[in-house]
Amino acid sequence: MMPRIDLTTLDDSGAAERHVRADAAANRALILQTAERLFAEHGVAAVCMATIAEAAGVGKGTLYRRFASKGELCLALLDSQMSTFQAEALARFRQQTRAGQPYLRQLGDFLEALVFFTDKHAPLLAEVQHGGLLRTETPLNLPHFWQFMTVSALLRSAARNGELAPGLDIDYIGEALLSPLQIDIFRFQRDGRGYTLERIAAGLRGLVSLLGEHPT
Amino acid sequence: MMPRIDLTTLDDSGAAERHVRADAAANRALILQTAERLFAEHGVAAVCMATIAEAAGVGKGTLYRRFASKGELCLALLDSQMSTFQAEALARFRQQTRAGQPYLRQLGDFLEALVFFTDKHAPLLAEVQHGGLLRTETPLNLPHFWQFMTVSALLRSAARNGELAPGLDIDYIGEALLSPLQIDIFRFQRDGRGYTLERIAAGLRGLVSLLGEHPT
DNA sequence: TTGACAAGCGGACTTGAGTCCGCTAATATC
DNA sequence: GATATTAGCGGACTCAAGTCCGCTTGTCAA
Repeated sequence: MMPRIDLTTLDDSGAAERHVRADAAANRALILQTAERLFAEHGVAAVCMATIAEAAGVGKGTLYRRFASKGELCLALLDSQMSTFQAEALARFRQQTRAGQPYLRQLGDFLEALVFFTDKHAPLLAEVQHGGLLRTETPLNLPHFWQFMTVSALLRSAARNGELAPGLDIDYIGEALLSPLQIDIFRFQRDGRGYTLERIAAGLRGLVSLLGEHPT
Repeated sequence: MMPRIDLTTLDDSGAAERHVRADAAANRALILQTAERLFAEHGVAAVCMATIAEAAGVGKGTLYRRFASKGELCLALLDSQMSTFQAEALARFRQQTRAGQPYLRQLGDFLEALVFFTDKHAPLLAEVQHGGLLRTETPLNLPHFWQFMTVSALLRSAARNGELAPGLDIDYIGEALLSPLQIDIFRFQRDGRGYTLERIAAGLRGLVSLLGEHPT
């Protein structure tokens, strides 16, 4: 029911992984380490690509050969955390389904978890998303992609299970529920409006619960 | 009930409008005309500030003195259209309220109109929003500001009128309903997903109508 | 081992946003 | 009408993202 999305596989753009030259792999790891350190020291936004290259002792061209943009570099740094998050979410789904939890409840929980994930990784996510939600060919929208797949799968399960009000555009609703988690909007709500994470999560849960309420 | 938001006044940052030097005003108009022409010819994204300055026959410094960023320039170009849109929306609200239309219906209509407005002015809105939803001090988030004021006023009216399900976080819902109209998300839905404007509008209407449905 | 060649590499270069600061000139006062 | 004051002006400059291209080197096949 829930498609397992292997981020790593998708990231390597599918099939033919030829010979990865040792120096290339070493540079990749070196760059990631260096970037992580610099980001931790000065903040993601304040560190420019040239600085990373210099600190890693490689040329700018090399840096850009490994990572086509700052967004891709940040995505690579997020990769393992995303996989973990995804695995935990899937495990929770299985357990909750076994326990007979409604799918809408699972969706609410997932969105809440996503709120905290988004908050925790906001700076990296900002770079990833500014690189482009559009540009569907780059891996940059992978986070949104799997979030959407998850949400819409849950919605479809809920519909199949008779939990949903009739006549809803499930795909649209999936996108709409995720919209407030787009980083610019999320940050605006968090920093500009001062909403707490709890309030944001509760708001999303509220919307989800409306999906289950049938017309009187 | 509906706060009238005067964009122009807000734009001029309030009170003391000293002497506007004639050359400054002339340059402002000249720049706006020039930008409008270049944008029409080559597209907003493809025209850079230096080109606008050169085409207008002014220095880059002058351009930036009139408009602190490309976003502000684009906002200025949108100004009259936004005022018109706003005035029409208010007129429609008055008429609909007189005709006894529920406020939630008015909200649906407003969001639908906003979908078409967003589509029509997507390129300019993109520049405005990339300039910053955050940075609450700049006028750049004026569009979002008045959209939010309008939506939340309608929601409050609906609540006062007993049209709303109980226990909703009205402010949060206002933001959430507007989120899918943030330009990056809107474009992704329109261009990436291929949703028609009608589908987007219908999706938003669907969400709005859920707000009115009470638990069984 | 060697040699061909694709992959990898580095850094100069381009592009565009936005800043700075010394010169100029519109306005208000005398 | 002269002059001081202060906004306005222009374009050189900075900063960061991302591109280009000629040199280098790891890898495979002979």
